[in-house]
Amino acid sequence: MAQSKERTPVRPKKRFHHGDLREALITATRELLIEHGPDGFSLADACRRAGVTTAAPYKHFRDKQEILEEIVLRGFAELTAANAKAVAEGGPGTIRGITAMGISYLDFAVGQPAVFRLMFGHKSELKQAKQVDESGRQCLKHVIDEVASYSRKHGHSADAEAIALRLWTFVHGASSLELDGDYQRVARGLDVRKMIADVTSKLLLAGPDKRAPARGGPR
Amino acid sequence: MAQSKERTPVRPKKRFHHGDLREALITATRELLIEHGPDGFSLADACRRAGVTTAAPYKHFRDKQEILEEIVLRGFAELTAANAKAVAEGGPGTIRGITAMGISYLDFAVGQPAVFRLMFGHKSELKQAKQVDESGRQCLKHVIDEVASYSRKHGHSADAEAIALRLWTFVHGASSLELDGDYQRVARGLDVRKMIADVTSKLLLAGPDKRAPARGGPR
DNA sequence: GCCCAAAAGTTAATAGTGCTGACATAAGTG
DNA sequence: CACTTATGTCAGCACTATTAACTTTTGGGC
Repeated sequence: MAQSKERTPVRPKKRFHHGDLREALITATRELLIEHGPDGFSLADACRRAGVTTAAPYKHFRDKQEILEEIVLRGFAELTAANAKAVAEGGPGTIRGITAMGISYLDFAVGQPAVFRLMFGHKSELKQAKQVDESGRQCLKHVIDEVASYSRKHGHSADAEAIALRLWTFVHGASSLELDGDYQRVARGLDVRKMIADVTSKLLLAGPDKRAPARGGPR
Repeated sequence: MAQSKERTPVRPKKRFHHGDLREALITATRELLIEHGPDGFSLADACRRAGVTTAAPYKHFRDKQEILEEIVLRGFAELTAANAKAVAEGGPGTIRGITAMGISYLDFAVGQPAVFRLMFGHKSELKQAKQVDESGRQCLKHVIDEVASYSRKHGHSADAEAIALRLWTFVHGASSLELDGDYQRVARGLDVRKMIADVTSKLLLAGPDKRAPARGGPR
């Protein structure tokens, strides 16, 4: 949109009309999420950080949840972009590229644990469920496309979607366990990135089920 | 109708010394977690349900967190027991048994989402970290033992712990995504149990790394 | 410029939360 | 019985989310 920031100094001083409170609140909330986790966060804190009273946010958001949803949406966009970049650098349609994408997923989760948890957490109170769903779908689509690309290149007519779902599942599990510190308390020396690389290869190379016992439900 | 003046209904009546408030609070909290998720729960609600004032819990727990930790501990015990039962029924040291264990894990997660999230969620504010750690370790130990048993039986000297970690990771990922409804928004018809069974076989049969591919160091 | 409506803040108030300290009462023991 | 201890209540504090009513900026039309 149009930007209208002409005479703004370095930081908006006491201007009584904070210029862009919406953005300020979002970034403040994000910072607090990083600092105190998804629970230790309070809207009032974000207000203080942005230099406004606790009633101010309600001119920009319906309620607290709506701020979080905005952050979730941006999180999905960011994750999708990071994945795309990783696969582009690692080599599209290659094991390396797909592995890089998985590790990018992990890095995002570890880098922004609170946002990651919000993105995949409690969706019971969503008001923009549709947008969030679409973001998530978009995010997974890249994985599927890459796997399909790889499969096509290597001849075996694997069900790309099924394999992509397995990869996603594994990488998501690894990210969750790593970010929650669960590996550290049961397997201290684990190299998660290597594990992701190994299993990605294995799941891709294994291809479709060689010994699939009577696949019941056709999609 | 012939209940004399002591018309005690289901609950021990107003005895001013609630007999076993500790347990009552734990079960009330658990119910609320199931009903409203890990966030929509409030200690005051649990008090109301147990029929006491909001100050009463502090005679039994240091703070809110301590109740939740108790629930986490019991959750781990329950999960471990369920896994043990599943593997015993499915056949110890067999693919079937190990698969059954994974599905049992999933069932627990789906059956008690809020408890599951607490168990593997934010551990930043733990006061009994040691006990919780030990519970988690115990829980994973069974998986490792089973995999080791399977490996021994089938001759290949695989690193049981590494394989067990992979299985755990995958099953945990599947459980998380299923319980958070993430599969439903990107892969509606997915049969998660079948996927777990397939991948469990694959990861077990593949054995140790035959080749260490593409570890080119993703930095 | 002036006027006015809308946008974007503020103050003040409500209801609900976790938690604490001071008190009250039940239960168990000498 | 008296006395101690466990286990409740009550009143109150600090904090949150949210709303209602008011005030200040802002920007557009005259």
